[in-house]
Amino acid sequence: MPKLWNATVETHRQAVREAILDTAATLVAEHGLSSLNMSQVAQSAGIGRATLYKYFPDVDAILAAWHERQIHSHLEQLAEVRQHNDGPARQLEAVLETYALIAHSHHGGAEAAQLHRGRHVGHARQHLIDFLTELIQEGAKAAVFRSDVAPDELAAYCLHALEAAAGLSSRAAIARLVKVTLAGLQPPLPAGESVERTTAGSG
Amino acid sequence: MPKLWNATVETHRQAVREAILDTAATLVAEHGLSSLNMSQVAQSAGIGRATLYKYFPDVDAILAAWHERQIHSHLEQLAEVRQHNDGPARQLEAVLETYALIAHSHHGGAEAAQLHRGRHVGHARQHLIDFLTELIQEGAKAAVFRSDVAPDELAAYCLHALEAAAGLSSRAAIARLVKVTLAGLQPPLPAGESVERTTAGSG
DNA sequence: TCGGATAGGATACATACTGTCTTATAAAAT
DNA sequence: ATTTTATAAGACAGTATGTATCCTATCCGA
Repeated sequence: MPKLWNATVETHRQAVREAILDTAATLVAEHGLSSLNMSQVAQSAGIGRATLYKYFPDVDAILAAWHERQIHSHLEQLAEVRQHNDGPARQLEAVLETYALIAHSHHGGAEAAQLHRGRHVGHARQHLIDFLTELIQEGAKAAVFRSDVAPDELAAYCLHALEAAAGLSSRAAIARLVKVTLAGLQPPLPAGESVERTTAGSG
Repeated sequence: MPKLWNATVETHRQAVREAILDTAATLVAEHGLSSLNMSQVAQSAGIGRATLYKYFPDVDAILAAWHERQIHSHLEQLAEVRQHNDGPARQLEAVLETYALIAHSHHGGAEAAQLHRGRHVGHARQHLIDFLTELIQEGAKAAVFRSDVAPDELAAYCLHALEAAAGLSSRAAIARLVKVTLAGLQPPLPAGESVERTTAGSG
């Protein structure tokens, strides 16, 4: 797939690299994660096996690079979504919903992402956590989120909870998941103001 | 490791099977998931490679069986914990805390569990979901949990959220995670009764 | 336009894991 | 005692790995 000699050497190498990642992702989506091998990637990418070894030392490295690229792309999406909303509450809601949709749509590719968390302890995933942590901290300062739990713990909670989106089928179900997850971030009632509402009984 | 001819053939085969699973789990914990292979398992278990193939067709099957055994064991723990508590609210809290502790302690072996979710779509995991679903449904009927979201969706949410426990370090952090997760299950305030409490500000 | 540097393809090689099969031995079941 | 069953050990072909060599094609600077 990568045209020979795109222009300069550098851009060419980059193009080949990208093509390799795309190919690997496709193969994983088609034949599963465990059956991915260097020979197959090389053949599908239309390059020699030896050449492939000049780009990546092994399958793990390919998957790691692919995962890194994915996370980076998602981070950009999330950052943009954040910009388009005002206030920590709305921002977080929009960001979480977007993340849930991503988790849902990539539930095929998530297979690899899962793996990665196990292998490399996701140094890439940390960026996501950091991004959410900062957002939640803002909200905690503004008292729209709870402050009795550290922001980074809440961020990890969100990320994990929203991965349940991979197993959901409808868009509405994802919205509900986001709502429930957000409920976990609400400041707790200050003990004494317990839940006793006879005004509107629900189901 | 499995003593030759424990007594009857059946018990012997069972003992060997268990030994294989134990060996595999140990190897995964030591050398990682991807490097696990039939030859290694056979050698470490002290049985012939051909013999191993008479118990399991491939590495995946071993991991699947191991995972199944794990889940089964966890379910027993959770069921027992539930019995020792009264009322949906306390029961769920105890169950979730136990699950979080399990997720935390098995965060090494979780590597394999993760994999499995990808491979077999965890038919074993469904048992866990079912168990939680039923418990949550009880609570929803009693109006201690929200009923605007289906119990099975809430169950999936809980399971995913609590897996964040694997990345936590302290027992206290796990308790906080459980608290936050449970907060997501609370019945929503019936719109209008929004959060405005000047009584006790939380710094 | 020529030549060094770099990218690539093809191939060979030793190693390792796979899945199946065969042979021979020892214990269990009847 | 005889048959069934479980096992170890080894052979086998097929395949993936990681490395190395050889040769060609393109780019870039002189």
